[in-house]
Amino acid sequence: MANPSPPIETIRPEVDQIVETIIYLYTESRRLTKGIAREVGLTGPQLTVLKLLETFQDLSLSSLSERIRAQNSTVTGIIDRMEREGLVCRERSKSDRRVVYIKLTEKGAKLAREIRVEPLEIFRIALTSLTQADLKDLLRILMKLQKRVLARVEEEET
Amino acid sequence: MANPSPPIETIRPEVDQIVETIIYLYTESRRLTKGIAREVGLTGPQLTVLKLLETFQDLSLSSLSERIRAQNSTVTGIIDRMEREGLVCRERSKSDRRVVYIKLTEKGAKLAREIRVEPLEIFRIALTSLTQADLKDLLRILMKLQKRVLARVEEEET
DNA sequence: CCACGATGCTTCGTGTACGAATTATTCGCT
DNA sequence: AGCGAATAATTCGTACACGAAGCATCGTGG
Repeated sequence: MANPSPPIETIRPEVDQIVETIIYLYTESRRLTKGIAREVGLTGPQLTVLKLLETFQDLSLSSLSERIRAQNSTVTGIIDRMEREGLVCRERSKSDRRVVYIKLTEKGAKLAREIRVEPLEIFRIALTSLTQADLKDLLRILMKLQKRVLARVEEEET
Repeated sequence: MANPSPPIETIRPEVDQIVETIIYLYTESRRLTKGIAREVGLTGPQLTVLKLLETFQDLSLSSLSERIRAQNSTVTGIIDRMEREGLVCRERSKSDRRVVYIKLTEKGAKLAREIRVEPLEIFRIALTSLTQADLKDLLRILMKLQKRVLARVEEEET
């Protein structure tokens, strides 16, 4: 690995700009998802859940929270509100009565079919407009970055 | 621009993984910031505000919300709680009585000095460990991506 | 078989986060 | 001067989002 760490002052602007850009991309794509959701009377997270349930038929609350990277307590609230709107229903597992499965109701399934756009779709469309080479490079570098961060996180947890 | 858009199915996995990774990097670095903040009895956003005010001495509420990419109403709440804790104070501008400047109190300034780590620091450290070439490539591709998203956003607003 | 730790979900308290409505002030225009 | 649009901040209602505590259920070791 040649020239791994140049003095930090010289690359500070680049680093800051990269951080800025990633934050922009993340927040903007969330904002756009929210906009799509609003058109059908949903919130961002609710749209995400709806589309997930359309794909997987049913999911336990835990696996749902894992997929959307949120705590169980957060997802409980989201499901509460969606249940109130009649979009999903809870169903206790028969094999393990601690587990609750979340399913789409007819109304929920119908709504899910009406929405053509996936969450984060804009992000994905922008990505597919890159060249193959750029895509490969981007993925490679990001994975490298993720590895560094992961290492630091595990170090933290010691 | 050679080979700009290969069929979407072939690159779907790469695209999804890139999205996943960016989301991971964003959420993880926020989580880590939050952890640092907790150690001194602050929340993530409060730490960000504290460090910003340490750098700029004082900022109007609007410019503060612009910098942390949040709505005025959100920042009003954050400042309310920080004021309650005696970390900052509000001061009406004399030239324009609509404007409120936020300043650190003695207590706030002292706390800011005690915290060595910047928000998103881990992110930055990981970035500086990349090679110069990787950094340059990453920035170039991300900027391209941002341009595409921006175009789409402006198109939306028509 | 049964005590006990682990697991799955909910509840509660607090802190963002947003958008719409409100208030106070400023600025442009006539 | 003075009316009306624009701007700065706040208030309000709703929805995440998290962590700690609580409750029910499961699984295992003794």
